[in-house]
Amino acid sequence: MGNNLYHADCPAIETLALIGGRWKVIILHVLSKHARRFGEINVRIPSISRKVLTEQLRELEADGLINRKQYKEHPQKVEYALTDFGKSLCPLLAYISAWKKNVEGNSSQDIIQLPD
Amino acid sequence: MGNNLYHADCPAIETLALIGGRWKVIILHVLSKHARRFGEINVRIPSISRKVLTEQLRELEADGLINRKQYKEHPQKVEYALTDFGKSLCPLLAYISAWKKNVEGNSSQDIIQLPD
DNA sequence: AAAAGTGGTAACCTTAAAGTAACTTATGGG
DNA sequence: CCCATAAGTTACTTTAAGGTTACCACTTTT
Repeated sequence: MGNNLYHADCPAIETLALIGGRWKVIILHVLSKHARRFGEINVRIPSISRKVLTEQLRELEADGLINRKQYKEHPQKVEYALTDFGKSLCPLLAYISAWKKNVEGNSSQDIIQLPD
Repeated sequence: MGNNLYHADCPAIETLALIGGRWKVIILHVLSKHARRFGEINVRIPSISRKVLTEQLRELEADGLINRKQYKEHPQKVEYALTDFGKSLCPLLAYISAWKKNVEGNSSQDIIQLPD
């Protein structure tokens, strides 16, 4: 189980390891607009459980895509925001979306236009 | 379990469903150079079992990314090739790779250059 | 003092993907 | 007629991701 040599140096696969999680793209999408509190994220993605949301956030944090700020306040307040590294993913996600939309619109195999 | 409303219309996630499989990016990468026989693919990706390779190829075929041509020959010969639809993914994969490489090279958050 | 809001954690369960190993089918060559 | 080769398939097990439910810690409001 340790000999995925092919995996080790394939940048595309390393990238997918960062964003391939079941909910990560959605979470990144939510955070791309504003920094958000835990509960705000959860409201926007109701079908994710708090446990899994926590896990995904921890992984995104460990991978340096988001950071977590804890405020000492009345009821607890924790805010998640994209790091610069995380922001650098946004055009990539846009590109991935754009490909799918292109494919749906045209019959196939057309040239993909990058969104701006 | 059926109410992933958020999933349903997120193009990025739909795209990841096509290429997010454990081995799909690697397989597409192998096929991007030549059409390849089953055994040739397996030699290039030794750590994938024949069972899983078959499954992944069937899924890629069902999604219209590759096609399978069976030749009536001496020992069996089956060849897999990218469809035009599959080829339209190549720039996307290149972009994904390029992002990772950019990130490794520079300290972070730089503008990503599309490969040509 | 009790309740309520926020952001969790712990213990446990389910399921889907992946892996292993042995068997199968079709074909041509010797 | 038997064997080798290519391309699988079948049956079974393992693993990892995700899900459910219940509980905890801290603070403020009533």
